[in-house]
Amino acid sequence: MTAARPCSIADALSVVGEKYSLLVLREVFLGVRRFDAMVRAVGVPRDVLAARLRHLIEAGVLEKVPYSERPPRYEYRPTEAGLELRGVLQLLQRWGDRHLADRPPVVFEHSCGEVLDPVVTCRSCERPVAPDDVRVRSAIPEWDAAGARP
Amino acid sequence: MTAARPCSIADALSVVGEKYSLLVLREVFLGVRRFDAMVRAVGVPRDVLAARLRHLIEAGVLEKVPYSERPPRYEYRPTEAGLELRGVLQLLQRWGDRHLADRPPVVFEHSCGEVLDPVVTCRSCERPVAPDDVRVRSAIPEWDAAGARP
DNA sequence: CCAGTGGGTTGGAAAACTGGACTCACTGTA
DNA sequence: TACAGTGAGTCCAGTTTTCCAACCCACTGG
Repeated sequence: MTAARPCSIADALSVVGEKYSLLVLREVFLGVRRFDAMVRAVGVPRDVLAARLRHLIEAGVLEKVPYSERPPRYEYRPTEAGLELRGVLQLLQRWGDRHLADRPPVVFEHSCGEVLDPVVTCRSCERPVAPDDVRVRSAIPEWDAAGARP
Repeated sequence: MTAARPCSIADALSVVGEKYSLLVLREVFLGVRRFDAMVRAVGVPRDVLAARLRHLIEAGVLEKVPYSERPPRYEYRPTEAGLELRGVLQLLQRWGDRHLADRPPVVFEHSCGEVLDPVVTCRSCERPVAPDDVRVRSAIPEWDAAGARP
């Protein structure tokens, strides 16, 4: 990779962008927190899962909590930072449901009692953010849209 | 992959979960829509970019639009479906800014005039969706949280 | 004692990624 | 006319990752 645009999206993806990482997180949010159960639910090779869990723990997204001393057994729980990724999964799911699925989606219910239909809104004005409702304010000058490199 | 949980998140990731795909989308949203500019901004190998663009077009996320006849030149634009992925990137960026970045983030401005701080809300009640504000309503029975497989 | 479970590690083949060189079709400059 | 440059790729050899099955260890329950 030769000097790409510096960007927190890229940084975030270096944590959760590897294959299976977000699916592991999905399982954690669904309550599946043990190694073997994850292997089955995600369909991930065991060695890859072990690597992903290590990486996610190291990045502070999950934590490994013992639930049995003898034999030593652990479960994987989301940290505060991990929980904040839930919105990403909710949006991905909505997108998949709308544009790809040909199958009854898994439906989530919000605490308000209705089926959850997640929308991104602006914290300030509390209105939905439409796709073209945003402008770049403080970009790094050399990395403007022209794609020119310093 | 041996029979994983059926899920639109996984489906969505099979479209945008490959390495670089979301970064290509980031560029498209920033207005970088041509091959060479993407190579520079994303830092992706040229053949990989070519493959990703093909895949994203095929999946209906981008479209290839000619902007010059002679010589033939194309640019890549988001479709309606593609635009709907913008929220995912906004949340990933927010997450990266909060948890990883040690660098001044690229700031976006919402059309309301304030700096964009994206929050996921429930379309019905219009209130923010907290990490544990949701319950599964209609899961596929065999794929409950226990992770047992049929 | 024996099968089963949870949580891994190991090894080799297959697939994906990497960086660079190369092509082709033009354009703009001298 | 020649020549450098650009845009959009393709091709290739070498390196990493992934994949998958098999194996290991510690323990439990019958």
